[in-house]
Amino acid sequence: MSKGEETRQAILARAFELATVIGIAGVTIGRLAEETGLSKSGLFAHFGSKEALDVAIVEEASRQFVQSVMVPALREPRGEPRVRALFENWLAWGARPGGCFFVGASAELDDRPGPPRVALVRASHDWIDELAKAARIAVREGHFAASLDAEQFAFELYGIMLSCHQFSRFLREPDALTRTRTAFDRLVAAARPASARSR
Amino acid sequence: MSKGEETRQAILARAFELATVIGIAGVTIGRLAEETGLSKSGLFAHFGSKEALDVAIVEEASRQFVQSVMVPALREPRGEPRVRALFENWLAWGARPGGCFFVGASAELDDRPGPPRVALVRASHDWIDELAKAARIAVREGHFAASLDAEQFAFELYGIMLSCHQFSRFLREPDALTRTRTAFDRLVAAARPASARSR
DNA sequence: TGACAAATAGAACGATCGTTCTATTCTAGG
DNA sequence: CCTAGAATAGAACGATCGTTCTATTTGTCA
Repeated sequence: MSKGEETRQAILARAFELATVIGIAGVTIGRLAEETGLSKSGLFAHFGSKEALDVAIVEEASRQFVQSVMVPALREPRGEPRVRALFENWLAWGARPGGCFFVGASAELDDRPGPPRVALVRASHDWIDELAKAARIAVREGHFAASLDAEQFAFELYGIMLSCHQFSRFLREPDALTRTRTAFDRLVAAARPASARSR
Repeated sequence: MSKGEETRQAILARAFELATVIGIAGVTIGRLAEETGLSKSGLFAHFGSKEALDVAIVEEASRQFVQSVMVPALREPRGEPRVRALFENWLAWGARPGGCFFVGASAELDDRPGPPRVALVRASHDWIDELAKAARIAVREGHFAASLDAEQFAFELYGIMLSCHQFSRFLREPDALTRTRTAFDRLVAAARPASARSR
């Protein structure tokens, strides 16, 4: 990795952390330069525009998300265990300072068209598709009922995650995590075949 | 209402619309002055600081929310019909340009302490309490099971709303509304007494 | 090691931010 | 109708935004 790429990567690592906490718009060229010990223009040269920096931040976030949430889950057994791993890994991801990058960024970009939004939509879609896919596999494994609508399952699971984020980060509700796990267990239980619906 | 209050109210009405679409931070003194036909300083004098304006925007949003979502629902019969009315009124509220003010504002303020955040947390809490209260009444009316955890119900309902917002506004998923209603129906069905759990 | 390119710094730009000042216009009550 | 005070305008402030320019330093490779 050349010197330039190395610096760029270091910038993005810090930019992603910052964006998670104070939002993408809060990651200012000046502030980021200060935090990385570079000059404004020196940092700027790595990206060419604020918009390109925003896109790079989203891509860095996606990279880290895949690395720390998706990949480890794919090592779990197919079916319900993998669904549960995706869920648990997401909880851990959302427990970092600033919460889940994507939740914050979505709200920030949802009425701001342009390349950063496109990149973020793609990442969100990938995540939801992954959830639905995991549910479909669980159906195939016999863990979930054949009649399950996997997309609907992903929709509702996503809602539980959003509610978790809202209750813990914004409302600072102490039992947010308990409520979240309860909701998840209810969702999974309802997804199981009638014969296995114990709880 | 004096001239000053009249102007202030007109400013806030526009400020709230704007904040819903471009976020609270996007509602700049200059921009708001331009849109209302006032000078920057003339407008500024009504609030004294940007932070005070932010608080006023949140309060205006709360006022309108109560007026157009809560109040009409309280005219519906107690129990499940009222729960459904709260839900449907919220859907209509979230269908305005910019979506639901509170969803956007929460993400914006969740890591920015201060009076605006406090005002927003209070409003969100009121809303969630209202949902839980409606669920408790439904239990008392016999529409929902006596074993229902009303707070958990509110938590999950809130999640469905958040997911709806995300899928329709951000992901532009065409069938977001259908998924939302399906999720709601599932939630309500699970809340009913075992004897009435038809669907 | 020398040379060329890549990487970074520094200064300056116009624009816009929130805010403060003073001056002017308007409105309402005696 | 007159006047005191409320309401608004206008100009200016320092700060910071993204961006552009020209130097200067640094790394890389023949």
